[in-house]
Amino acid sequence: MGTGEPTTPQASTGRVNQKLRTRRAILQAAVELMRSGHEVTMPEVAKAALVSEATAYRHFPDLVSLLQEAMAGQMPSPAEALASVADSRDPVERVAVATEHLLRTVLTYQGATRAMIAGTITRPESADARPAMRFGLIDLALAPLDDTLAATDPAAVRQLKNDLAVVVSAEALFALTDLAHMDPEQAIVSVIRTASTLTRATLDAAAPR
Amino acid sequence: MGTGEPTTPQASTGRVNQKLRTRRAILQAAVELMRSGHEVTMPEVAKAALVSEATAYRHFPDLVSLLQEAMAGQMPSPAEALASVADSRDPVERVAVATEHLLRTVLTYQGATRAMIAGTITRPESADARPAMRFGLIDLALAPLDDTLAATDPAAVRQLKNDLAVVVSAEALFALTDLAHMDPEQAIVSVIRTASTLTRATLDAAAPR
DNA sequence: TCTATGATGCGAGCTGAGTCTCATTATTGT
DNA sequence: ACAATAATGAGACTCAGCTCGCATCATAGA
Repeated sequence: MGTGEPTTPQASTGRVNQKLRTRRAILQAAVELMRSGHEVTMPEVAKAALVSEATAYRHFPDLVSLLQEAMAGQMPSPAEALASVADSRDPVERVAVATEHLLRTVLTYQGATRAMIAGTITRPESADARPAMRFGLIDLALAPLDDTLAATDPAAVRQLKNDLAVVVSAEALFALTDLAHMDPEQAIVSVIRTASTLTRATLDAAAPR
Repeated sequence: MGTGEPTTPQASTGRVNQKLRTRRAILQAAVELMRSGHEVTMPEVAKAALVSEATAYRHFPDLVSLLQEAMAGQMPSPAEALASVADSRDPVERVAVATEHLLRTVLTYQGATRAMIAGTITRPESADARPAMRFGLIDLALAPLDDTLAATDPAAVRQLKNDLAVVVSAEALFALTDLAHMDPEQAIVSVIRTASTLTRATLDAAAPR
């Protein structure tokens, strides 16, 4: 760089296309491995993408980032996930749908999700590359509260979001399946109940019958 | 073996003392590393215990088992943990104390706890070597319900235990600190609230006012 | 005291996460 | 077409989790 802008209308520096192609190949390989149930490791992804491991690391700082981006690409937006309750203004119903959606996604990409948790739990710093899902869903599910409860008792809504951040999670699902030995379907039902209970409790506290 | 019982009153085979000594040395080294905040790895523990890494693995099948046993040895029993509310029959209060106790312990042994989670999350099979804490505390905290709610609505109590299994956990704490960027004290307060809300909601559902 | 055997130590090896360096390519502007 | 340079590939290296085999040493029991 330095002498002047490139003639091409494209992005600034150098070899953008090649870079993009490689990046996509890696992501796609990761996605395919994830969906096929395989456990996703850098060596495997690199091999599948016909790329050297070093190159994979050049595009993604670590496995977690790769997995995160790969999953993000597969996931519907919170809005799409909550499409079925787009018209509902009942937080309990919306939270239930959001929870089920999150948990089923986790179940589908269980291997990758476990790898992500394992990776981020030992390095809290790198955990920033991850939150999206949970919080996006929770916020949208609780959107109806914005001009109601949130106006009268913002602290209650904040606490509810914290409650749900704990419950609407892969960790919750795995706690029940791995530690309590529940089968996945039971576990999903249970977590949905928990999330509903919390949401309803908050509403009831605000408007006791 | 086979010709007859050994003359000594001690346990059956071979070199029991030496084995015990070594085992203890390893455990103690692990405990000290844990408490000093260091991250606990097999090489480190072995070095500190003046034992070869191979020997450490001879006594403990894997790092997780070692950590689990080391922590278990340091932890007060559920009864001791709930001593301050031994006389209370209020589930909400008892759950709150149990939750705080669990979370503070997790915070104290944060490094080891994170390592345990990372290790068990990728191998659900080996997760059995771990549950004790959470479930023991929850059961004891909810003991007052045994001859009340549990008699009239056992399903409600079962669900509550599932609710709490998700919330009264290291994972819950780390979700708030790592993902929601709360500081540990805030996070503890929040999780206690969540656990209280769930417990109270269950009680209220049983005896609506 | 002597010995059979169990407990250890040592070191090689394998896998995956990551990092680094250096030699090759491939791309792109001229 | 060609040169400048960015992107790759190859391979070495560190670290931790784990497994194995083999040599050694200590201990219990006769």
